[in-house]
Amino acid sequence: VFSSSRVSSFKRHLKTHTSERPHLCHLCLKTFRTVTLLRNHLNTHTGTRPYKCGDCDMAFVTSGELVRHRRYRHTHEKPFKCSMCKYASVEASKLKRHVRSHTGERPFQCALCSYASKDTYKLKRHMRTHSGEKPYECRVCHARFTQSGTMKIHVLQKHSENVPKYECPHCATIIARKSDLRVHLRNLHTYKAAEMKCRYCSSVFHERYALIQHQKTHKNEKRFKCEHCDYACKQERHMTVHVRTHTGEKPFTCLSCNKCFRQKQLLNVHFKKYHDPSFVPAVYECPKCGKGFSRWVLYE
DNA sequence: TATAGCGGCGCCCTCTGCTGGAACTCG
DNA sequence: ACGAGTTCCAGCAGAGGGCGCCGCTATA
Repeated sequence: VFSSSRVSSFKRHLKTHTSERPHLCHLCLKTFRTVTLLRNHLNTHTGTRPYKCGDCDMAFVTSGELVRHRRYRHTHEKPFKCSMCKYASVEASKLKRHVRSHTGERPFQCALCSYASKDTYKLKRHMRTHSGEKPYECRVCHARFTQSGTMKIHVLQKHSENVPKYECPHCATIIARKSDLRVHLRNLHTYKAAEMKCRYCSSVFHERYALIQHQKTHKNEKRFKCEHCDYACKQERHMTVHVRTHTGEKPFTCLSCNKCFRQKQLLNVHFKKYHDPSFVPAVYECPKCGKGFSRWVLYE
């Protein structure tokens, strides 16, 4: 519905309802309703940019572009304010796009999967996951990437001299990526309400990093002590074998002669020596008297 | 009639951050 | 040798900035 106090404006408005476009661009055959529109269009062909910015070298085809540019780059005036947060933008379309992050509206539906995006660019970018297109190539190693940002990180991490590093403020661990530092903090330095017990003593912790550091202090302890004698060792599996010397347990049986052993390794040696025809016993010969020994220990 | 001002659509870009598999380390 | 934990890495989506171009209206 158009209304105007002036007849000329009304007549001009009526023209917008006709498909009449009498002004032809002789370079691309596009037609325009008014001379001004044609001239602006011709400027895009010739590169003529009459509207020059007073604060930088940029110049534009239309005055509107110049105003917008100045708002973005120089005045930072943002007339479009979001009613739900502090966001403000130079353009109405940007506010419209921003509001979707509040409403969750996703008007751009992918034709191939359930994904829908809030703006056209994200949908276009998403479509690369279906097409497999990787438009960004690393100049150094020619690896290809779906997004420019991913390539940028790749170049920074793989081909740059001053690779940025992120140091954990709690334990001084150096991590290559900021997001991985976040994962590190989450996994190792987050307070957990549930108690985490030390594997080797009764200490309890609420932070994984503290627990791990504490457990390392047990590293050189012979923390496995035999209940029946003074024997102590660092590894549980050694204690398991030792305890058999007290219980008499011999769980490994030779299938050829039914002889039993405390350790699997002893059974293997026995089988090789007495039941394996290809077995050749090692002989340690004394270089002085020529006497032979079956084991290095005896030779010594 | 020309121009300023504004709005709208589209395109491309950067920065940011999460995710999951690969590679590696360590007990 | 093995498994669990940790870090590396590419993939991918969210959010926002900046510009190109076109159309419309108001006004000088």
